[in-house]
Amino acid sequence: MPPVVRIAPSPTGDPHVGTAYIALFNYAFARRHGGRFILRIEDTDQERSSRSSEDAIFEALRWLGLEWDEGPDKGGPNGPYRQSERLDIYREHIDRLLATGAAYRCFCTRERLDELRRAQVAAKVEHPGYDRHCRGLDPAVGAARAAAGETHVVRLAVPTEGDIVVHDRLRGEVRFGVAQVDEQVLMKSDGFPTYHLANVVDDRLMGVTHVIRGEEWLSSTPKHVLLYQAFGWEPPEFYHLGLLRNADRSKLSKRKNPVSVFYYRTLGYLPETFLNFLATLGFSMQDGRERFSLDELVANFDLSRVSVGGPVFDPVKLAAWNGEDMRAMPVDELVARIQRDVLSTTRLTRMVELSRERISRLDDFIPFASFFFGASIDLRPVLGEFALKGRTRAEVIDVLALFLEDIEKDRAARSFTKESIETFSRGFCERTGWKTKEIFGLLRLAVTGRVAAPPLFDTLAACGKDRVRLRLRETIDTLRALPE
RNA sequence: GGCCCCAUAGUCUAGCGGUUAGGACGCGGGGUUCUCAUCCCCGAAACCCGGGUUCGAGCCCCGGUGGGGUCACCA
Repeated sequence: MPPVVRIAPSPTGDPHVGTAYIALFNYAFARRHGGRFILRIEDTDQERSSRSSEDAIFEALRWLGLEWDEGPDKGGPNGPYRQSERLDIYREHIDRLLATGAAYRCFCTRERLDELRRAQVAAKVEHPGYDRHCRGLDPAVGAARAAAGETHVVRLAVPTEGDIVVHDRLRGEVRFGVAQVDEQVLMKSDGFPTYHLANVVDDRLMGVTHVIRGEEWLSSTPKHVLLYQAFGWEPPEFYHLGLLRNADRSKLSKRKNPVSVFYYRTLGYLPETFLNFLATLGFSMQDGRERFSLDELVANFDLSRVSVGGPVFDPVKLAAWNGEDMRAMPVDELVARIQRDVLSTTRLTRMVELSRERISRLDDFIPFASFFFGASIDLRPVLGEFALKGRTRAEVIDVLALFLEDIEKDRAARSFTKESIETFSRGFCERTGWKTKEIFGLLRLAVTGRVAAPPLFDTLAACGKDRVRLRLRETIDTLRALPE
């Protein structure tokens, strides 16, 4: 029977390199064995999910050439592929669990749970978690209270003794004592399922045979195993891959590395090289060759040759390979790629509009517009400009760091249009009490490396979110590294 | 901190009881070149520690150490 695999990202923020990494292995496995690769959107967090970041996931995966067989945008026999559109299905399954006692209603208030957690943390209990307060509740009473409209959640009833064994095909038997498995919420008070429930139900209903995902999920897999048991289902095969790491070996994070797939596209990495690089982080070819195409990967893919240690994502090696591949390309094709990705008419038009008033010869355009391109810029000529009257260097560093952090959280600013950046930036100045002149000046310096440039917000938008973010981060690092 | 996972050069990896421990990025040196880059050649650089098992352990077992993940009405 051909395998069925899936990638199940949640549409929050930018499309993550880690998602691409996991998608790649799922894709390769499905293609290698003539199976199906499903894209399912896990948007059960109403707070954080957005349609724009869902679109970004599609775009990122397609840029890499990891096309799926079934998904929200193209349908398929197992739809809908958006969890927010499958609420009835989860409701039905929750009822089944409720009926058999595998789950129970919980009416505890947020306050009680907060208090409970606080007490547990203070007492340093071994296994903090829900105290099963509502577990003893008569199901009939629970049902009546729910019917009367009382807010509640539904929790998983975990056995009180024994071990839960997870069979991981990459790691062997992994055993969890029942005491470490929390009585997780399966259905939230807003009627949405949590990841655990939705994930198990969907994988089953969609016929998923192999769950290939990140190691971060390993410790919640016993809950999933319990759910499969409760439904009387055979669990799929589990493969937990090591997580991509920063240079300091912590989990890859945007504080320390560009993690948006779009960053790599913006800066002109070749998608095929990027994919090749990701593949070698967790997989090695039988014959030892490490430069290969997606098709070659598919032809040789073997899950048993996937490594489980969390690899450090080394941008230097990626860049070296990218250069190699650019040199190996026929020059016509290189030119075509540059015209398409770097100097498209759309982008060129925008940059020319922003530059024309400031240049007097056609040929001036290229040197003038240099800050629209590339990654780092040379800050040395303007380093002195970062010294603001009445502000210490530490204050300048902190305010830039705060700006970077806050703009990330701002929902509207995520679109990174001229307007949204301006609105955010003005609000930022009001909140922090910094003058717009100060903040706008710092941003201009950090991103363009100049004291004079086209209108700031147009410029930031034209440079793009990922480039701006990178330059702000590098400015902060540069200022920090400066001698007293 | 509890639980779980992981452990070959700085980094990514090969190895699957007997190898001069292989490759790649990076680094050093040399050659080609007006410069730089490319390209080619050469080199330095690793089996975390301690116990076992075995005629023999990077490979198997146990312990330690180190790193990571996870402990939400987020995924």
